[in-house]
Amino acid sequence: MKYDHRTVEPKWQKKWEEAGVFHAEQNCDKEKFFALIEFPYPSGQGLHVGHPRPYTALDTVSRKRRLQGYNVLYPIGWDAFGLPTENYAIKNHIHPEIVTAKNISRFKSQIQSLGISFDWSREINTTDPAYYKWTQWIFLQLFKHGLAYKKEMSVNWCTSCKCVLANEEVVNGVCERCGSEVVHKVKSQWMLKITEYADRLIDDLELVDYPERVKLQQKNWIGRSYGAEVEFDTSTADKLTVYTTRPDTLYGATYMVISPEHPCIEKWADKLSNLQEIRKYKEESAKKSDFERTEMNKDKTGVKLDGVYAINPVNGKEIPIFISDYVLVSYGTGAIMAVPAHDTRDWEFAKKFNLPIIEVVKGGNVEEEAFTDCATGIMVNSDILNGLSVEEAKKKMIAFLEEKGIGRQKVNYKLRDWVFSRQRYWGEPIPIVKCDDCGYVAIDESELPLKLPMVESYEPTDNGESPLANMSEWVETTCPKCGKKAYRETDTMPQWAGSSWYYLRYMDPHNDKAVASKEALDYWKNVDWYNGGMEHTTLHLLYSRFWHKFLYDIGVVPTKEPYNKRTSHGMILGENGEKMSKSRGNVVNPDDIVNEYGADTLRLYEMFIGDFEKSAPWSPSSIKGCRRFIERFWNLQTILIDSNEIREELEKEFHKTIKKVSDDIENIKFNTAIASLMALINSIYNVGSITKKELAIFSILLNPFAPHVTEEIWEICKLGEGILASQSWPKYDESKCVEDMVEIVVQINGKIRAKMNIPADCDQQKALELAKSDEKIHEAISNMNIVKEIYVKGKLVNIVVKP
RNA sequence: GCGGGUGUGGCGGAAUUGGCAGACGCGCUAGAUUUAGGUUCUAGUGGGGAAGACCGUGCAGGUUCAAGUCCUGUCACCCGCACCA
Repeated sequence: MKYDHRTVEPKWQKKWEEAGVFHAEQNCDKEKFFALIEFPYPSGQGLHVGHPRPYTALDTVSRKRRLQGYNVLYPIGWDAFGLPTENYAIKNHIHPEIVTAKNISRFKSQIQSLGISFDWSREINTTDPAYYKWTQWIFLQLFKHGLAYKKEMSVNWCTSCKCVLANEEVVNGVCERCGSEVVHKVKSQWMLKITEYADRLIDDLELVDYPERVKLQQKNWIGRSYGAEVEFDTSTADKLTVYTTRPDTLYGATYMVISPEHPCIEKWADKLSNLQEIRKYKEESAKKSDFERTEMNKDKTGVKLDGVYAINPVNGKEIPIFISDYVLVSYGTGAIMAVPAHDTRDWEFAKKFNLPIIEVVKGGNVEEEAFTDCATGIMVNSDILNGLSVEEAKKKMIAFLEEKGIGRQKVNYKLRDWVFSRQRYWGEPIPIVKCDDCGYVAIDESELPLKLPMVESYEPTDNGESPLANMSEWVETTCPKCGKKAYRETDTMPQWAGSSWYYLRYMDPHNDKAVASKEALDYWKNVDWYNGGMEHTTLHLLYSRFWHKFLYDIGVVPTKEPYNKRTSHGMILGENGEKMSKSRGNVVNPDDIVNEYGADTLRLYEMFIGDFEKSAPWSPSSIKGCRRFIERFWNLQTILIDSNEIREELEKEFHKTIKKVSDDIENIKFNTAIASLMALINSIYNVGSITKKELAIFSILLNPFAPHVTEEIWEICKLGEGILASQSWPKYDESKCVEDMVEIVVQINGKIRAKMNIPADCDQQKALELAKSDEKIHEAISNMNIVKEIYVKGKLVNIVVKP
């Protein structure tokens, strides 16, 4: 009676689908549970065994929650716009729409073979005009509220993709996707004002249950800092404004540095005696990529501006001004006051250019290195600040500057606005037209979706325009405002657009009047549990929090945050411990595993492989253990006895296992939940038989991990009315989870000398008495002085003795 | 450089608040069944040792009756950020 997964698994997948058992109810009195996985990008390669790990994890949670009576929404869809599809389309001269459809159908059949309880009736696809109508609609709302704007700016340009990249998409100076060189290019780009939400994106992290490392990474990425802006008079008519987090050190500012791109340089051109040298430096730093700049960050370079100087506002001293590429034009004001005694970078620069170093915070040796500690230092050489702590001095200096009208408190962020346009075909068209008279004008909402036109060629153009630019009959239109001839925006949206709100669409996926109905939004509210990769922390996760907050502000959604709880899975690595990839040749295809061992085995193994949040290498031999376990479960039917009770010898272990599995699933400890089920089955085989009642409970507990085999056992052993998926999760009795008798250890001076069985609630006196009656213990303590006696209930007795 | 994380058998990994280190699984050894292999079952399996006390959680100290867990120092690896003033 061998278990044949090849017939059992498809049988149940069909039954579930036909009965619609995993369809979320739309209006319902039950408590809701919305579980979400990051919807996949349907690539041409198909799935590898890494994909099912998060799907299975939340499937396990979802199946358990359904058995516990929740109305569960566990949906899936396709994040299908994007470059790989477009590149494939270009190479093979197939329309990306066709490529996408083909990839989706492959992904879908692969995922369906795993028996994940997705609600397929809510499947969405970001490239479907009925879907991207609402992506465009949200963009229009952003535009109407002044949060989408066009700006001429220096952008990251991928030389191979011929496309603009967001800062987040540039990794080590190269394109995150293709690895090619990224250079700066000045282009007019659509931008989204995510910076307007910087404070709330930090502060509202208080409201959500995310791993600490995710919160921290987002906070660091947004990079909020508190400081002051200070105006410095110069020998010219202009003032130089700097941003500093250390206004307390103003007396130690011995020079200033402005970035090579700072506008003052050209403005002061006629005053600069070494203009040639300065311009040469400017050119050189412009040529450097970001990567080169940071590569050389050890060695400071710069040029003094001869002919101009600045004046330190607190002591009236004349100080020199330099340009150097260690000052970034894009942060703060593009200019700094340099305090070499208390800033490492300024210190290095001052040493190299022989500039004075004035100690204003006592506590270090500023001749040896910059003293940057804010917590312990005391102010010196600072006139009005002398004797104060750094924190006191900061406050006093800001008050002083504000009083004099030459400075003010200021908060700064590392976060930049989001570069939103791409010069590509396979993305949502931006629903804006440009009119010579009216400027950028939103198209009327009734014209949404603005569909992508069919084009002959999707090749990006060398001049940096989108392929859509060549489609004159599509581009040429009339201005919605004045009716004159106007031109459509030819850039498209980035891949992050469709995924910034997709979870909302699942609540009401077929609605053509709104993102989702008000009733659906009020019922489902937001995602209860969202699992996804750490790599999306500062991209997708941050972007979608931003959109959600905007939608909240304009009254579309009723919650401040999109995701209540976030967890992150570790990667499944190749057998060799390296990341799975085609080029490394270590990819394992789930189809092969499903075919050989079955979906239940694959699911079980992926959950058993180790700590869910850590990566783990794939092991072809370990997976056999999971198949063995499935078979041991299957063979329980051969020792089944017709009784409807839990027998005493197994009762405690059953209750403990129910508790363990229930808790572990909620705490993403799937591996130990499975281990406890394995331990229980070992006990059952030791007893030699199993009752119907026991098998029913075991089947339900195992069902979230191995749904097919448990349904089959439920049916053939006639364990209850209806299918297993419609049963109830078992409850445990806390009082039955504790043993009456426990084995405790007896230690002498912390070393184990004996073990004994005593009642669990035994008191100290009795326990010590029992311990001392042990022959070995008695011997060990005779002729010794007892110094101390320790008894830990249920654990141990320790007797400390001295000769 | 800064921030976060991880180091436990041959391997993947367990270990509530400090309280029997190594659960569970893989692998391995022996035996049984099968009289080819595989499957299945039973027993064993951190190290050393005949046995014992003994030694063992990256390394070195410390606190404690008791440390994988707490403290100090140190090394290695992984991830993120990277001149953010």
